Amino acid sequence: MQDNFYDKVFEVTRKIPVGKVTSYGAIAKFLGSAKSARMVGWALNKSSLHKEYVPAHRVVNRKGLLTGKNHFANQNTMIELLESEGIKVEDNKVVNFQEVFWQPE
DNA sequence: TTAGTGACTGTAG
DNA sequence: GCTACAGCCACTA
Repeated sequence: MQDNFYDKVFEVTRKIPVGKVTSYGAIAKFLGSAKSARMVGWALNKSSLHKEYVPAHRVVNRKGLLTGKNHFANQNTMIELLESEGIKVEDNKVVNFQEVFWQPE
């Protein structure tokens, strides 16, 4: 297990400001595009096993769709967390996605 | 080892 | 705008 990749994904995810979201591809690209966006999603899937809390709900696909909500214990939790942070969610997707989009730097 | 799968994305029609 | 296909790499059985 190479925690290096996962650790980076978790680190970037934790750096996402409140009220902002990002995409799997953005993270993958930030890590050097050495890995595919699917690996980012896979890493986040393992985020529950991570020792520290990872706001995986702030990571969505490029369309702003909450594709990962199905992997949460309660699918409604992801929406509530986003809305509590000021992100509008409608029909399992982020409203004004481009405005709240945040890219790692 | 090989094959199947996945929280994705870009390109083509 | 949407649908379909291919590429992507790590993990599990």
